[in-house]
Amino acid sequence: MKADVLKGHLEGMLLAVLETGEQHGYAIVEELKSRSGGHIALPTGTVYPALHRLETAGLIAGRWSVHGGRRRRSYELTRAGRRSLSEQRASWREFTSVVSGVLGVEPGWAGTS
Amino acid sequence: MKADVLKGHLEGMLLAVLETGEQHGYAIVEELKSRSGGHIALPTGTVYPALHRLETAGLIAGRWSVHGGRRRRSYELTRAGRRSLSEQRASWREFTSVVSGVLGVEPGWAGTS
DNA sequence: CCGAATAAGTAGCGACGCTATGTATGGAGG
DNA sequence: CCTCCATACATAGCGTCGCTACTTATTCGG
Repeated sequence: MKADVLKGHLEGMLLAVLETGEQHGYAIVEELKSRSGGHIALPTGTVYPALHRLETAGLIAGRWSVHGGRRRRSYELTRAGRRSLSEQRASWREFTSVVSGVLGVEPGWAGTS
Repeated sequence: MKADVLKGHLEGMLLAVLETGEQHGYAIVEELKSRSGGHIALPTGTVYPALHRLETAGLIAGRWSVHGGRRRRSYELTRAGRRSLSEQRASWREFTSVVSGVLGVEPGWAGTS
């Protein structure tokens, strides 16, 4: 998948991954990989700063822990994060519907993939 | 619609608008507005540079003309542009399908909007 | 005559995903 | 034992590109 098509949609996906429960950054990367069938393989240099932004914005809350001698920072959704996620889902639907209309394309979920 | 969600998807839409026939920049802006039900109202400072990029990339070909005393630059798709458009449609389908999967969202055309 | 619509353009900003690199630990294999 | 890979987090700096703001012209309606 081309680089910057993700622009503006990454944070929503991070929130979506965290919706199912607390996870740490490295695990989120793996989870994204598997949920996307390998299509979304993000470098850690993309994900960690994004998580910091989300935390600063108050959409996720992080805490340090140690597992097998390695430190982890685990994040969970805040109430604001949950709200933001549902807003982003709505605007994703609008966005895809509008752009698909202009492109003259039938939805990707339909049959393709 | 939020600003940079368009990132990486604008040029495909411009190509799609030009697919139906030669048009000049200003008209493309109006056409995009109407095709998107007013959701995509681009400032000219976005569109003209984008058209220049597309022309430099050889995806569209422009020529000057004069209508009612005003100069216009009209663009039409090149063969490469047509090819690129169909590629971008394919990758749009893939992109929406993958991201929707991760977000856990049903298609926007379905019921919403 | 003046302002809106038509028509095209550029300069500069900011957001953000990327590459590249650095740090550190644990476990597996030779 | 030592090296390499997986795990785990982080930051610096780049490049792209849509945006704001502004400029230049012409035509037309009031």
